[in-house]
Amino acid sequence: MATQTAKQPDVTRDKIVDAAYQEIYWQGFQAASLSNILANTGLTKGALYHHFPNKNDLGLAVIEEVIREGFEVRVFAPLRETNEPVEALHTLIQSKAECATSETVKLGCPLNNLMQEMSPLDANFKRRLNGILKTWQDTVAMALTRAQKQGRIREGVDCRAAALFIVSAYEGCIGIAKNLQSVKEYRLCMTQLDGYVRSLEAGI
Amino acid sequence: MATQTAKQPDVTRDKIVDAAYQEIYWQGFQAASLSNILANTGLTKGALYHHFPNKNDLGLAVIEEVIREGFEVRVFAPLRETNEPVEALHTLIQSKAECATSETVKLGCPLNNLMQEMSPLDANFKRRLNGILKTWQDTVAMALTRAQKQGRIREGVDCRAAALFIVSAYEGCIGIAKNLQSVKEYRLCMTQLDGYVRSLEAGI
DNA sequence: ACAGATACATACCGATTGGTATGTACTGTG
DNA sequence: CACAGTACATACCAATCGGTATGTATCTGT
Repeated sequence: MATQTAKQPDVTRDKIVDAAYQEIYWQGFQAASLSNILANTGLTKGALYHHFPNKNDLGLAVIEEVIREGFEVRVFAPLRETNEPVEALHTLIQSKAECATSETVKLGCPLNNLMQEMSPLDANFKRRLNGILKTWQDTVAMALTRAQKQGRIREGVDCRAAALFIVSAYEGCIGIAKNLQSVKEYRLCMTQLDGYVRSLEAGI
Repeated sequence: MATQTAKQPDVTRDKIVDAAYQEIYWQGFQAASLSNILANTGLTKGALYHHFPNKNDLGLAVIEEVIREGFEVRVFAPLRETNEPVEALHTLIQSKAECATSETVKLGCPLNNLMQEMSPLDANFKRRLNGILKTWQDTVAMALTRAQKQGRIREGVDCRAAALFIVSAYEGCIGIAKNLQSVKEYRLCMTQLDGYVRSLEAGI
């Protein structure tokens, strides 16, 4: 029987990872306090250092199990599985703009936050974050290429370069909106990005 | 006469601000160590806390006296003073791409770095950084508006929205390049931004 | 030349950090 | 049911942080 005090190590581990994600999202990785994370879980350092050798590895686990997983479900899969890639791209941009809350705009993109903070400082962080970014860029590039073969994207468009710019501009939009802390400006900026994608399309 | 040990308080202050800028540029504000800053100047805490009441005010001085000043000279002034705003915009984007070094790409944009880190955490930082960002956006918007009156930018273009997107995309480009740590990808991305600006122009 | 203010240097402080050593309760297995 | 390994809790550590109190040159106005 599973009592309140029954030990469920994987559940405990997930609780730590989730709490760490929140703390890192709000404070950044370096400023993230292990004490705060543990306080929010009701656990102690014994639990933390049983599941993770150090703070860095906890951060890497957050990247793989929360951030990468989130992108996989909400961004990569929709773009890969559709057979109307142009519409999927527009839908993704527009839904991101519409679903934006004050918290989204205040805290920005968890991936971009960690990249900006940690990529120059730690090679392991850089490698993992780079992997997600590359996957993102590749996914958008392949969506554009498929659309190009359908005749929906103009012949002259360099799909990889366009994908790089779309990802960059997206992160730029949310980054600027994070400073302005304005949902309105964020949506205005994303509308411009949507317009850029439309400018790549053929025969309008 | 000015001996080696002559006291030049404004020189000392500038040395502290410059060293603080470097430390903050490399480590971020929160991770920036006052001990490191002082070690790089040869001064001690007595000097620091004589010129600044606390670490926050030192950071604000860096923003005003180094970052804002840098933007003023290298970005705002050229855009304001020219009477060929479209060319000035292209020149600015292209020169940024060409002049990029491995350090530029590794550490990114000092303004964006501080915005991403500090805007959600501290209202004073947010206000100052916001001021620079607004000035930037306004300057680009006015350049576009002037070009529009010259007939160089299409009638339908919303110059303020386009300016917001240009600034956002620029920060996005350098932010992504910072993660990729690749001058090549940075230039490719900036070329796309240059193409976006060209897409706003009339009668091609 | 003297006095007060300015410009620093030195030494120290409490708080917080990531990390460790040790102790204990629970759990799956033979 | 006993035993061993797992899953934590508790208590503690050195290092570093931003900040302060105090002491001492140097400069400046008179």
